[in-house]
Amino acid sequence: MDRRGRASQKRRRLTAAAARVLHEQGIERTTLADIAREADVPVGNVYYYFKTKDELVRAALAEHRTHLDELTGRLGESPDPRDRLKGLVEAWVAQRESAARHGCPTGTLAVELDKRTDGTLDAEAGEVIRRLLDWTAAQFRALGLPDPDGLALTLVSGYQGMSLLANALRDPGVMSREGERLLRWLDSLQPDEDV
Amino acid sequence: MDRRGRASQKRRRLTAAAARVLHEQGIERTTLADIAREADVPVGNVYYYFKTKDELVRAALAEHRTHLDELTGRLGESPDPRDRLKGLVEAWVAQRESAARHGCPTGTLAVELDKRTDGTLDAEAGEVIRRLLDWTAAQFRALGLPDPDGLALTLVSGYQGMSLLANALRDPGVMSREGERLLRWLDSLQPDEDV
Amino acid sequence: MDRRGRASQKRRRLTAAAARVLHEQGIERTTLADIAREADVPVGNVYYYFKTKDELVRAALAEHRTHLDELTGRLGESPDPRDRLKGLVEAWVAQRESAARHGCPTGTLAVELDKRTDGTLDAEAGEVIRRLLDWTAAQFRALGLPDPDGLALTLVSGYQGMSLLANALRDPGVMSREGERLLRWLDSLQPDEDV
Amino acid sequence: MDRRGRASQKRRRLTAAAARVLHEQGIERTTLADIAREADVPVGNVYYYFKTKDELVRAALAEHRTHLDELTGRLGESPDPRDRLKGLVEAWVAQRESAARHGCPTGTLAVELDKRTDGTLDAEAGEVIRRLLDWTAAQFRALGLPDPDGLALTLVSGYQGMSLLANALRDPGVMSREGERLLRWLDSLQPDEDV
DNA sequence: GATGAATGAGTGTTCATTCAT
DNA sequence: GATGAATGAACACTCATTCAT
Repeated sequence: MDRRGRASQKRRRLTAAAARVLHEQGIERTTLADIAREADVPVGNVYYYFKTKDELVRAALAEHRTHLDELTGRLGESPDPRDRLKGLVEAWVAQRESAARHGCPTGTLAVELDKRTDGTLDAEAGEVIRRLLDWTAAQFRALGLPDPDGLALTLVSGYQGMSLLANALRDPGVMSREGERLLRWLDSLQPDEDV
Repeated sequence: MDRRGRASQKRRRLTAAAARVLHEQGIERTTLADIAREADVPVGNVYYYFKTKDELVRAALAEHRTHLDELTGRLGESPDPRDRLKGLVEAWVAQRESAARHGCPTGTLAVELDKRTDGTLDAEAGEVIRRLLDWTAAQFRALGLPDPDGLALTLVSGYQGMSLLANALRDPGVMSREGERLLRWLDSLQPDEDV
Repeated sequence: MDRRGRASQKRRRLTAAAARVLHEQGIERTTLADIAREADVPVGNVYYYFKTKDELVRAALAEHRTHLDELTGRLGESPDPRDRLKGLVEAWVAQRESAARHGCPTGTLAVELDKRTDGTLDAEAGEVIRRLLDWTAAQFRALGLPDPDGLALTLVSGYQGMSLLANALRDPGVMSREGERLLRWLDSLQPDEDV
Repeated sequence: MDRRGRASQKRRRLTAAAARVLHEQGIERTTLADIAREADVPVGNVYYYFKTKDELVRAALAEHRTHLDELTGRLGESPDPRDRLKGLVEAWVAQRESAARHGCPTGTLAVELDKRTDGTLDAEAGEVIRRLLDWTAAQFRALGLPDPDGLALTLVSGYQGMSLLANALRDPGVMSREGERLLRWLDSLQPDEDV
């Protein structure tokens, strides 16, 4: 592999390590050395790829956004929007162990970033969540349901709530139980009907 | 006021300041000096009342638990358990501005504490949440509804989810919209009926 | 000695050490550890007295300003303004060894600070020099000489020039030779005469 | 252009950039990347031409020495040594804006280098200044004036002093005023007369 | 020769915690 | 009990220099 390839590979390794470690340990408790070690990159070299720790956080968020896009991309192959939404919920439940241990990656990053007063970064996690809201609303709209934005809010709020509870109670079962409820709720929705 | 009184007053000031500042800035971004300043107590004196920063976090959590107990105490004056639950939701919505800016105090503390690997403290936020779950489940049980624990999980999960979204999107309207939905949901619940 | 006394003594030790070390090694080549060691103060403790390195530089400049004020104070005891100015020149020459090794403290700090683009600090060395100019001009004025400000500029410029040359050539003799010239020049000045 | 030519062109670009940037920002505040960027040369490539940062400083000093030689060369075309010296002063005054912003290139480099304890480089700025002194003394000698070395010292010291003051006070007017004085002084000098 | 990438020692700064009075 | 002061172990970040191709 040539220099270029190796370089961007390192960048990718760092991004992946950042996404993982920041999710597990949180932003403030993660040192650059942690990420560097995880990516098997010398500390001093990190700064060749990312000028500040914040840029690494940004990269981690972008990584999570990419994961989201990949997921919605796969779900989009299903012809029925309702199946897509149910697939989304099933994907959430499938990650219940991770959720119980570390919460939703984007949600917990959002919580930490919202504690900041500086600025630049503190809205970026919200962006990823909004992207999820938008995709979800589009499915509800395709189903011909009234107030698709409100329904999306309810679904994503349900996800964040169950992730946080599963995490706080350290109980992946929360994800299963609430996931089941959401699936039943999705099945119950009919056009021309209220939520 | 005697020395004892003055001393416990300082303790109370510190506890209140910790609850407030830790909610607003998060644990990791809050220094002991921040809390001491807010409580108008000299930094060096903090350690007379709290041996470590973690003890201050513990005290802040106890403060939030007390707030919760006061709230459920007030709600308990209502004879109808359904009214109590609706009163709970209304209390959440009433704090929508605070939620949009800083999230749910206990929920965000739980997120931060769960990033820890040390131990002692990381389950304590979960305790407060479990206390809320227990009280909520008791009301559902009093209503004669099936699976009161599951219903409690759904209600509290709904609260945590809408708080996190309101915070991440910086939009208190999320609290109003989802709060309305939860009220309607509470009204719709009938014994012998499924969720 | 009580706490207060010891504390301000440390502050004074740090200020004196900063003035000395910054003069000898320059700002950029001096680490906080250098100053701390010289003052016999633990590094971490420095920040109790000075929040940033720049504040230490500021303190060092204030120290040099104080030295200047003490010198002009002593010179002011002489009744004849011309004697005061000659005393100033003699004081400069008396420090020829230091000047040859490290230059004029204020002048060399000014040179370093002027390389900065940040701002706050970069004019403060100029202030000290202006203070010297003002005092010098006052003496020329008291002598009834025309253009006292211009004469002051010439005298102080002569000082800075001979200090820089003595330093660059590592030759204290430059101070003696040019000092002699300045003394003769001061003697030659008569009211109603041009320079 | 062949490889040799391209190579030395890069070397020249680097040297010129070093002279400029080191004058403007000082040695310690200038990174190799700064110089490389200014010269439009990749950072890694710098080391092909200059083994260390110190060698770049050396090259910058040599550049300034060349500038000096070019200036004295041009001035040498004038038949009258006094005119040569007056031309020198006029050249200084012509650069008053640069002097007010960044001081005399050689003088400020000398100040920075004299703060060093390592050695090799710290006398080289003095060499350039001595070269100026030598040329100046030669002109005074050609005029048949007594103590030409002393007169040279006075003239160059005047230059360094007024440059430093102009820089510290950020006032190019200092250069004009003191330049005028030096011109008058040069005009006043007569063989067999004292300074 | 040329160059993007790698490296690690060093620097200013923060902060929880302890100490002396 | 109270408190200003002390302490040292981090941490983010910089940069001259080297390396591999």
